[in-house]
Amino acid sequence: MKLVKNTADQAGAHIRSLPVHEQVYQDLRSRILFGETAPGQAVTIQGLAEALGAGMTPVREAIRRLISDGALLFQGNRRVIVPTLDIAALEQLVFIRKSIESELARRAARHVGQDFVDRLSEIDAALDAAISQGDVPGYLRLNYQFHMALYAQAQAPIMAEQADRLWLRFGPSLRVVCGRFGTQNLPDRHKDLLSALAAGDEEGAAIAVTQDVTQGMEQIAAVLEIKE
Amino acid sequence: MKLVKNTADQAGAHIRSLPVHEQVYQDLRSRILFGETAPGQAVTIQGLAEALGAGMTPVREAIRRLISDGALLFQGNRRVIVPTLDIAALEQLVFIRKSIESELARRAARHVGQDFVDRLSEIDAALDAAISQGDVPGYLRLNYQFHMALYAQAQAPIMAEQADRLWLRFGPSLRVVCGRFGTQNLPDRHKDLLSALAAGDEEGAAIAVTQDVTQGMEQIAAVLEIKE
DNA sequence: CAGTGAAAAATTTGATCATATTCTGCCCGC
DNA sequence: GCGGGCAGAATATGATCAAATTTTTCACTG
Repeated sequence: MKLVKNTADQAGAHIRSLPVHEQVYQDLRSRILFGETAPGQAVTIQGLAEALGAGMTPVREAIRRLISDGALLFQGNRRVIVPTLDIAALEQLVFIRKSIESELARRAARHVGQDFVDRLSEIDAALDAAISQGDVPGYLRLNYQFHMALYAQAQAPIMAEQADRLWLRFGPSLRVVCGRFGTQNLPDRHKDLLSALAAGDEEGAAIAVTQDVTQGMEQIAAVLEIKE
Repeated sequence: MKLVKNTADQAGAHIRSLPVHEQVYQDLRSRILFGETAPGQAVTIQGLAEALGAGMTPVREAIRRLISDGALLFQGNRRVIVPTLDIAALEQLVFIRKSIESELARRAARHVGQDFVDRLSEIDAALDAAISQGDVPGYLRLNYQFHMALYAQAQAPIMAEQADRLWLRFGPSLRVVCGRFGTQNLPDRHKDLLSALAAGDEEGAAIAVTQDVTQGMEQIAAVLEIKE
């Protein structure tokens, strides 16, 4: 007898069962985003299909999407790896992030409400807790969540998607940063940002985000310098 | 019947036999880029596989990449269409293009040589010829080629790729613009750009590109206003 | 005799397809 | 208008073929 496809099998929740290729994509995506993959690591279709218990076609699709996102790199021959960041790449990422994310902050400040500031503060509090507990995965996820929540508020989906995609490029290097510095020395400009938002200060928000981006990228740059 | 399999191209060997999924991707990409697809048009896997004489898997992969590029839109159900631009989307594209492409121009100006200015002038001359002959496809291709050549010169592959991707989003609207205005009223700032580049004037190049972008996008905006 | 290097076999992995299954939207009878 | 098929399209699998890498073999030189 055939098993019914395990759709929405989680405890009665009516969660729309996502297509396999989408699940694989999300899975890989978050692994890359939160530093669970090492730069330079090879990615094989059949290996992933085996590991995830999926067929080759959905895995292949997920990989193609990630390549298009810049999260994976298709080498001339037909090998796929997690790309290694170099200084030149990082410098470009810094420029683009500053341009887009500062504008997103500006626009978010234009649409803030008290409920939004509260929600963001909540995430930031959880983030601080994760830092003080040395919870690296928690820190990474919450930091990402903080920024994405901000960008969603900007009412500019194309710009937000663009910014989102950039995070995939430095994700794999974050593990290295945290391995090097730990969580204690991870300063951010979230407090500045929150007060600017609460005051509806567009430029203040833009400056806070720019500084936050600069700080984060400088830490990655520091690690890159060491390795070369 | 259909000859898809180029098993071993004996005689030639010049032609690099690209994978089918890559061919399909390039094909679809240029159709979208040069306005050969109408906004809102549906894209079906089986339809394309039939039309191109390819299997479903490569077509599927190409479509996923294009979706990730923002060139196609995956609607919640499993329909894929060519997205329709609205004013809000266009406004975001303008901002991002201005930020990134002006910086690319700045960096290109930093690396110019006489040979590069000559090559760009050549493309621009061909472009003018296409305009005066009313050759719309030629105009679109040469204009794209002009900008991509400039961005390649900037030695900033990530930023260039980012800019490249954005073109896919307004490509489908270009046909409408040309249908509306013809080729005669397609002014550009390429001459300004060329003199700035020849003089090594970074800011001049940045300004020229910014104005070029503004002009092009305003024409699209004008068409969008009419349709709404 | 040991070590080097290249050629060939073996293995791993990617690319493609044909086919089976599942889902969506639509149409028809009630 | 509404619910149950029905057609068609998307999703997913495994088989098969091709390409690239790795390993093995083996002849040749120092």
